[in-house]
Parts: sequence; structure tokens; C-alpha cells
Amino acid sequence: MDQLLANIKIQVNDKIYVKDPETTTLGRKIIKHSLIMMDEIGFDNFTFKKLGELIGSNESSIYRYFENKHKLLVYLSSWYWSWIEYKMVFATANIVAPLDQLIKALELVTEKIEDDLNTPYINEALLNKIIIAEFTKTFLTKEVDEENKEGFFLIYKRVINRMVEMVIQIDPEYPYPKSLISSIVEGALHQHFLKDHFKTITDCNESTSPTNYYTHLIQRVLSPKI
Amino acid sequence: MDQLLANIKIQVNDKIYVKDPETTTLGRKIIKHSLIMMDEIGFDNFTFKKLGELIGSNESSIYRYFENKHKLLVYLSSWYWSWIEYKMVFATANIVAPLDQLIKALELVTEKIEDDLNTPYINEALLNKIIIAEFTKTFLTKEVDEENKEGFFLIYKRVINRMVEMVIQIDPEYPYPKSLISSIVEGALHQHFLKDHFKTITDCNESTSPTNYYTHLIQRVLSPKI
DNA sequence: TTAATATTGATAGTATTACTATTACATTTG
DNA sequence: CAAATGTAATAGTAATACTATCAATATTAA
Repeated sequence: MDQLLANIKIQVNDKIYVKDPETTTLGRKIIKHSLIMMDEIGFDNFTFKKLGELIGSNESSIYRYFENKHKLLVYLSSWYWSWIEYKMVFATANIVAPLDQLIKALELVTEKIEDDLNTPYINEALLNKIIIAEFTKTFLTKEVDEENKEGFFLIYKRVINRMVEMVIQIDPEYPYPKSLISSIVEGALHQHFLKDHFKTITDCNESTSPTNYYTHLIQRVLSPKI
Repeated sequence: MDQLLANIKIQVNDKIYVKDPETTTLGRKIIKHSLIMMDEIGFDNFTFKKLGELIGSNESSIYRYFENKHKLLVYLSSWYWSWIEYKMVFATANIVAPLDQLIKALELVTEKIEDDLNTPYINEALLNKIIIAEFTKTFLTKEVDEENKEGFFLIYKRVINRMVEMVIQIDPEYPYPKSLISSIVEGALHQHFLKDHFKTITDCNESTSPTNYYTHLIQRVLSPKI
């Protein structure tokens, strides 16, 4: 699986960028350092001018890759969910029992991520931190419906629907499979945030992870058919 | 309860504002019209200049009430959760069984809100829409830890902890009461958003509400002691 | 009632952001 | 080697996010 990833290009909707950043040195530099910078100062304080200074490139050169910083964040998010989807497909392919599949998939979307060394210019650990802190900002905008029509959130929704299928297999009678999964995927990011900033309203900490909480939850919520 | 609310002032941490907007005509105008405007154009496009034009006041006059638009959003959120807390305390006061209490509280935090006519310059239906679309932006910032220390999110956390207490009463053995409630409160807002924008990843719609989903969920997750 | 004080409005000004446009030069590719 | 593509530098615009000052008006306290 690790080696496979080295040869496969993560697919991102080409309407998100002006020019594919994966194809040039500057493009890859933009991605790599935008991760570092967004993690450090946050999306709100991040600007193309600052990024340009950091990588020793002109602001206008960055605009040749991304229309604006919002699109860059959408790109990073798409990349992230595409990478998660890829891992999910492989990690669950050999698992027969749907419940075990779901538990595995759950682990992938709720665990803290470590850097995947197969992607040299993307630090997944950083990207995961950015997703936790910034992902909701990609869709909490007035333009969400247009961008959704353009397919900006397709991969994210596909990841969720893959897990929904597992739920339906496990317990066809369960009435809210979509809401269950969408609230888990979003909720896991939120629990990671709480653990770092609002410790008094979460049980997650060093020893208990969002993965533990949600694994326990689905086992109580779903009634596997025998 | 309705009459009571008319006489009680919703308390908001006074570090959030420069000058209490509830005490003057202009202040109340700022609140009332910021709701209308934020609902219409969204928080990101909202500026004090535009608000000033709308209410026929100078931009600088608005800065006398709020340092910036972020603080205004924090104010509106605090007000919202304070109002929810108030309703929760009254609505659950006469209920004996903790499970019934929790179901009632759950209803309050997950249902779609209608305007409460006791607060003439706050339209709660609008405020609820703004909370759904913008609330996470109040804490997904680099300043969250400082602002948390200042007590900006106290009421929100108190609402959650009230419900956590109910969960502990219902099922003292349940290992994740805080994560359960924090993920429900946040998740309910998210489900409302999905129902309006990403219909393919939620079961919520005209006939099924987030309240239905979460009421069903807690009954499966919690095992009431007998 | 008058004087002091608080509130608001108007104007102006600054630094930063979020871009767009143009030109020139460098590098890669066919 | 010519064309296409990529990159850098400069300049410029409109909007944003404020801050400061001062005059006009409303409120309140002596």
C-alpha cells in the first residue's frame, strides 16, 4: 500500500486551480509551504503576499496557480479527502465483514494522521491539523451552492457515502445512516479541536481518542443482522 | 416562561464588547441589523462600513460598540447560547426523569428556532440561521486560547455541561458523556447546514429533523439504569 | 436652568489586503 | 532553434479594517 501510493496521483477537480500545482517546482513549493504557513499563522492570517515572501517568489506567481486563498484551501481539502479515500479503499478491500470494514474506515477518518513519506511535498500530519482547524471554512460560505455544483466537495461526499454503504450493509434497518456518518466525520475533527482547546467539553485526551469514542458509539447504535 | 423572558436580561461577558449595545438605541440597532445583514450576505462579506450605511450611522460609531466584526459575532453567539440556556433551565425544571430532561434539552439545542417576540430587537430565527452558518468561526481562530481564557465561550460550555450532567444521571457507566454532548450540539448545527446545502450526505429533510436523529441516537447509546 | 458629560456623526487618514495588468526574461519542449 | 511555457518585478486599484479628531447634539447632575 505504501509503495502503491508513491505511484498514484491524488486526483483533484481541475476547476479548483488555475494551473495544476503538482506539475511544477513552484507549484509544489506553494503547496508545501502553504501547509507550513497556514499551520503556523492560521488560514485567516495567511496571505499570498506572505507566502510569496516565504518561498522567495512573487505574489503574482502564486495567483497563476490559485485564484485566491479560499481556492487553495479547497484544493488542500480535496487532496486530503482524496488521500483518505485512497487509503480507505485499500485498507478495507480485504475485509469481508462490513462491521470490521466500518471500524477500519472509522479509524482512518478519526485518527490523528502522521506524515506519509510517499508524498514528498505534502506533510500529511500538518495537513490533518489544517483540516481540523480550517476545513469547515471551505463550505461555510455564501458561494457553497455554486461550488458544490462545480464539484468542489465531491470527494468528501464520496468518502462519506462509502462509509454509509457499510452502515447499510451492517444494519439495513438503521434509519439515519447518512446523518450518522456525516456527523461522525465532522465530529471527529471537532473532537480533535476540543481536545486541544476546550478540554472541559470532551472526553478525548492523550489516552482516549476520538476513534475510541466513535468506535464505541457505532457499536451501540447499530444492530448487526446475524 | 414567555413573560419571564421579557423581564430578564440575557447576560453576555462584558469583555466581548466595548460598550454594551443593549443600553442604547444605536446599540440595539446595530444588533438588529447585523443579524439581518449577516444572514443576507454572510459573515465573510459583512463589514462595519456596510452596516453603517444600512442603519444610517457612521462606521466609527459602530466601532464604539465592538472592536471588530469577530467580536460582534462572538457577542451574538454568546447571546444565543445564553438564551438557549435560559430556555433549557426553565423547560427542564419540572421534569423529574433525567432521560426526559435530556430529550427536552436535546430538542432545544437541535430544533429549528422561531422568533421569540419577547426580544424586540433580536430575531431568534435569523440568529439561529447565523449560528448554523457562522458559529464555528468564532473559535476556529488563532486567538481561541486567549479568548477562551477571557471567558468568551463560557456560556456555550455551560450549556453543554448541563446536558452532560443529565447523561451522567441517566447512565453513570457511559464512558464518553462530554464527547457525546459536544458532538451532538455541534453536529445538530452541521446537520441543519447539510439539509440546506449537501442533501446527499444527510437523512434530515422536511419531514425528518436533526432532533429526530439525535433523540433516536441517545436512546440507543445510553442504557438507563433501572 | 445651566454646566458638565456622554453620545453620535462627519471627515480624514493609514496600513494592509486582495487582487489585476503588463512587461521582460528564463527555461523547457517539439 | 523557435515556440510555448514559466517566473519575476513593478505598478496600480478598490476595498478593508481600522484610528484620530472635532463639532453637534442629547442627557444628566448640581
